[in-house]
Order: sequence, then C-alpha cells, then structure tokens
Amino acid sequence: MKLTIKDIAKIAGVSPATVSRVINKKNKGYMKKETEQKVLRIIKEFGYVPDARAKALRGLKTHLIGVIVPEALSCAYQEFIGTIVNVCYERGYGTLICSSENNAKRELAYVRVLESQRVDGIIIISERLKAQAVNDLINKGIPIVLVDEDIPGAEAPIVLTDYYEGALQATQYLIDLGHKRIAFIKGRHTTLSSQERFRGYIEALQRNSLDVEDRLIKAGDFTYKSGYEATETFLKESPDDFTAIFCSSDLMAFGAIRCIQERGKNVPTDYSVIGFDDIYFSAINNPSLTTVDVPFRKLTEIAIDMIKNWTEKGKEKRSICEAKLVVRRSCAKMVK
Amino acid sequence: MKLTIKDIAKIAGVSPATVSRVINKKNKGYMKKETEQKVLRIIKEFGYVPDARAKALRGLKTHLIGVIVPEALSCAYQEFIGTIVNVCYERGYGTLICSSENNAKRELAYVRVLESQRVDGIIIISERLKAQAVNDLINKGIPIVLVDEDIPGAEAPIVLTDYYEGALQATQYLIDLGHKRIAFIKGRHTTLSSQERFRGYIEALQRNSLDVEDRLIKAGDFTYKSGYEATETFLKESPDDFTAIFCSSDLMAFGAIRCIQERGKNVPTDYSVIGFDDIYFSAINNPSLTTVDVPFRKLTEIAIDMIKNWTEKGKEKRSICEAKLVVRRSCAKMVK
DNA sequence: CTGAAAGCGCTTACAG
DNA sequence: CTGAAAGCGCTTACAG
Repeated sequence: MKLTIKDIAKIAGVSPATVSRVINKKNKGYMKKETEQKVLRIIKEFGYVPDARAKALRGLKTHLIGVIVPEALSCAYQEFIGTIVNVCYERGYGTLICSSENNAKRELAYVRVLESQRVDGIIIISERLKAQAVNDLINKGIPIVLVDEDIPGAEAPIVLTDYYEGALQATQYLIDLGHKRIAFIKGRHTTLSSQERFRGYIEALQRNSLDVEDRLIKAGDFTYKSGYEATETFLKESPDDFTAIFCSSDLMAFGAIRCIQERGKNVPTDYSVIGFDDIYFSAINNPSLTTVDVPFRKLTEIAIDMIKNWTEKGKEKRSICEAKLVVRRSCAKMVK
Repeated sequence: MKLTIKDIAKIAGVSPATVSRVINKKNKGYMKKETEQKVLRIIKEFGYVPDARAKALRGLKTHLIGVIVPEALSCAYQEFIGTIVNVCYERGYGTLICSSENNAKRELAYVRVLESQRVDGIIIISERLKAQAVNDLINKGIPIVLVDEDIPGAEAPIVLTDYYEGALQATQYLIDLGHKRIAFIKGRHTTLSSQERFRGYIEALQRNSLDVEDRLIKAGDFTYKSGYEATETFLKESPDDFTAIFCSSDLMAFGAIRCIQERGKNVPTDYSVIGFDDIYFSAINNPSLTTVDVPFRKLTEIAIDMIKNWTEKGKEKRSICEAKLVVRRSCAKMVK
C-alpha cells in the first residue's frame, strides 16, 4: 500500500497543494496552524514519504551525488569512499558509488547511469575519461568535480593533493636521516599521483646534489605484490647499493617491508622504508609505517562544496591540499 | 542544454512514443528499420540519455539498490561495500551506500532517503533497526534483505554466515594444535556476529572437555584498540594461564599481536592468535593471520538475487553461508 | 489561507 | 508500423 500526496490530501480533507506546502514548509505563517498540524499528524500516522523522483522531475534537486573511483577493492579508495559517504550525509546528500575497476567501458556505463539518475553532481577520479565526455556532462548542467587526476581539456573544477611537495618532504626526511642512496618504486605511472610523487623524489635528490640512479628506480602499480617484487629485485641486483626505499603507496611499502623481513633483514635498521597515502593499516603495521598523509576528508569536503555551490564560473576552480609527512617507525638514522 | 524525448522526436520527425519504443526495444520487428536507425542515430549524435526518474515514475524499476552498513570506515565493511558495488554492477544496479555509523537516528534518516528514492531493494546490516520499520517498508512494496544481523519479528529474508560453525572450527584448530587454555575476546556483543562467534568458542571447549574460564574471556568491540587492551589485561593478570587467543575480529587480532610483540613475546611461538573476517590485511600482516573467512561475495550475490527475484513468499527465505578457516602463520603447535 | 490546473519526462494501452 | 492522449507523483504560479 503505497501512499501518494493525493491519498494524504483526501484523508486530511485538503488539497494536494496544501499537503505539499506543509511538507516543504512553504507559506510558513500564512497557513492555518490547525491545518498544518492535522496534515503533519496524518503524514506521520500513515508513514507517508514523498517520492523524490517526482519532486526531482518538477525541477528540484535529487540530493544525490555520484562518485566514480578506479577501484572499489583497494584500501586507499575504500577509505575515500567511506569518507565521501560520511561527508555527503553531513551535507544532505545520498551517495551513489561507482567503480570503473580501471575499465573505460564500465566507466562510461556508470557515467550514463549517473546522468540518467540526474544526480546533483559527480565526483570523478579517473585517468582515462575523455575531456569530451566530461564537458558534455557539464554542458548538460551536471556539476562535475575532478579529484586526484587532471583531465586536460576538461572544463571542470579540480581538487588535487600536493603529492609533489609531499614526496619532496618524504625524500628530504630520508636524506636528513643520512640516507644517500634511496630507491624508489613507482605507482601505476599513467596516473598523475604516481608521476607527481616521482617528481618530488627526483627534485629532492637534485636539491641535495645526490645522483639519480636508474637502477634504484623500479616500476610498480601501487599494489602490495608489485612493492614486494620490486624490492625483491633491488635486493637481488644491488643489496648494498641503497639504504632506504621510498614507495609510491603504503601497500607497496608493506610489500617492501615484508620482502626485506623475509630475507632476514630488519626495517628500519637495515633498510628504511617510507610509504604514501597513510591508509588505516599504516599505524598498525609492525613496524608502523612512516608515510605521507593524503587528506581524504579535506578533499571530499572541498569537492562536495564545489558541487553544492556550483556556478558557471566555478568551472575554473582549482584547489590543492597539503600532504603531510607522518613520522612513525619504519625509518631510522643511518649509522655507518 | 538538456534534451528530452520530445526534442529527439521532433528532430527525428516522429512521435515521442516512437522514440520511446526504439529506446526500449519494444515492437521489435514491427518497426520500420529505417525509422529505428534514424532515431538511434539522432540519440547518439545528440547524446540523449533518458531520465531514469521519469521512467521510474511511470512504474518502472529505478535499478538502484540501497545498502545500509553500520560503519563506513571499518575495514570489514569497506570490503563489503566494495563487493556490493561490484556485484550490483554485474546485476545491472546502481548502488546507494549509506552508513548508520551505529546511530539509530541516522539510520532512520537513511531509510527515509532510500524509500523516497524508491530504490528497487535495500540490503540492511543493522543491530538496532526495529522490526516495525522493516515491515513497514516491505508492506510498501520495497524488498528488504537482512544481512548478518537478524531482526526478530521482521518479515524479511535474511542472509547469514555460519559464524558459530566458523568459530567452532577455529577453536578446534587451536585445540588440535595442543592448546588447552584459549583466551577469547568478544566483539561488540550486541551483535549476532559476536554472540555466535562466542557460542562456537564455548561449544568447542565443551566438546573437548576443556574448562570455560571467565578470566580468559574479555569484552571487546571489534576494533584494533579493544583487542590491544584486552590482551594487555590478559598479559598483566594471567600471562601464564593461556597459550592462545581467539579474537572475534581480525582487527582485534592485530591489536593482540601487536601488544604481545611489544612486550617482547613472539606470535606464534609464545602465543597463538587467531582472528575472524579475513580482511585484506590478514594475508599481509607479519605474521600473516590465521582467521575465518567471511564470504562477502557469496552473501552479496544471494542478497541481490533475493531482491531481483522478489516475491511475496520470498519473505521467509533464509540463507546461511559457510565460514571457512584460513590457516596462515599466527598459530603454532604447543610444544611443552 | 487554500484549491484547480498545468506540467516535469517518460511509457503504454488504445486507435488507426 | 506509428501517433495522440492519459497518467505516474509531485510543485507552483495563478486565482480567489
């Protein structure tokens, strides 16, 4: 038995328009107190909940925000998703979570879903979406905010984290600890995140007049496994050529640490390891991980506010959040 | 410039009805091939995406599923959320993620949102929602599936994991390893999950004629911190009275392990530790964690299929999934 | 202070 | 094979 505004109107002996006004608190003060009370009582008694779709059809907001992330089962994005859900709730939005699973087709399918649902805005983390697709959406009046990845040519506001500066600090921290030969494991290098982290590493070495050595730089893809394997190679090829490893993600850092430990070496006394992201587990790991914090909540709040206060010229907004070094116990001073 | 079906109809020189038929592949074969082709071409050219809300208003499905979890920032639920998003995609649904953050008011607010959005079904994990609220929803025609927590009196199908059997196996595993004094740390004990895990532990001890000792049983709340603290107490009060700890969650197990390690003892040679959930990090932790796997994907698939194939009598369905012991390296044979 | 009527963007019998 | 018309559940000028 699904109730409509007409049913409530009939029961209350008023018109649907009046019920609507009560619900939306329109004509406040102009309405007879007793009419309002009666309608309110009946709504409550019968458990009537207005149809948001009908409302939205009339031009009102859907109060839904769509989110597209690259992966739903990776730690960092999971924390991001959780944070978005919470911030959306605080701002009065429901959250439609979509994961492209790094698949362009799937991503486009989700974009269509979000468009057809007429969400009030979309937060996108994507390294493969075309500028054209983003601009089409914006031209149709759907606010889009890019997070973490820039899409050249897209006329959408963007919220970034200063990964470059974060990586610079992390590397400098290792250098200050006395490390001169610092290995680096890249993330999925098609991403801006990975490129920026790498850029910060290089810059720090150069500022300190340290050599950038190709054999101390390996490709990875942000996963535990890739961190483990890259470290395995380092350890096999040049075990005495480095004293620290900077990993582009915490997960890779865990892989690196595990690999080192399994070979009977110690972190941080034999090798220092530093990560990036500061996921939940970094504080729990043994040794706890020194890493660079990505301010998920801040990013989310800015992105949602951009959607909430969307204006035509808002398209050009660019916001950059700070990434802070979090010192724990996976790095030690060089003694020799 | 937002397009409607009328715009497309006008451009194509046909009626909205015809456009609708093309989109929904109605009257297949009865339609002139060239009309169909033309309409399709124009839809594509102008990037027209039908309004799902208008469709739904006419009585069609929204293709949206709502999910209510207790916490959005806890590891196990994050994996659950990620899995649900993926399974929903596979089954053709968008996913509206809601987190009650263990707050009854917030949970009810979300229930209203999901109802107002007229989702095709709701998956609920809740220890506090009233049967009345669930039944109201069902009577309004919204399919509900309860997961993990039973709500007595609710006339909704339910999908459970056999935590009792899982805990029984885990405890038996420790006993078979030679452990006779096994400590236990409960989860948030208002949950069925925690109670069932505890019940399995007790049953295993009794089957093996081992004493159930109150001082070896402590309260916890599933978190890392509570696992750490309970272990701290065990170690202080009766360090020689137990040789293994069974924790009601992996997170608590990590806390236990960390606490033991910080006191200079070893896991598993001094104390064996076993967890529950098998979250991603369990395989990565050092030592890797022996635990009981909760089949998230299976649970999700069953729940979504129940929604998809909803019938009146489906309300009585009950499905119980198996929880399997996953042996890793945090438990060892007793030597003394 | 309140109601009747139009209309949001669709789909679907009903005609033809 | 296709169109005109009604209606899904709301809100909002427009009247009164």
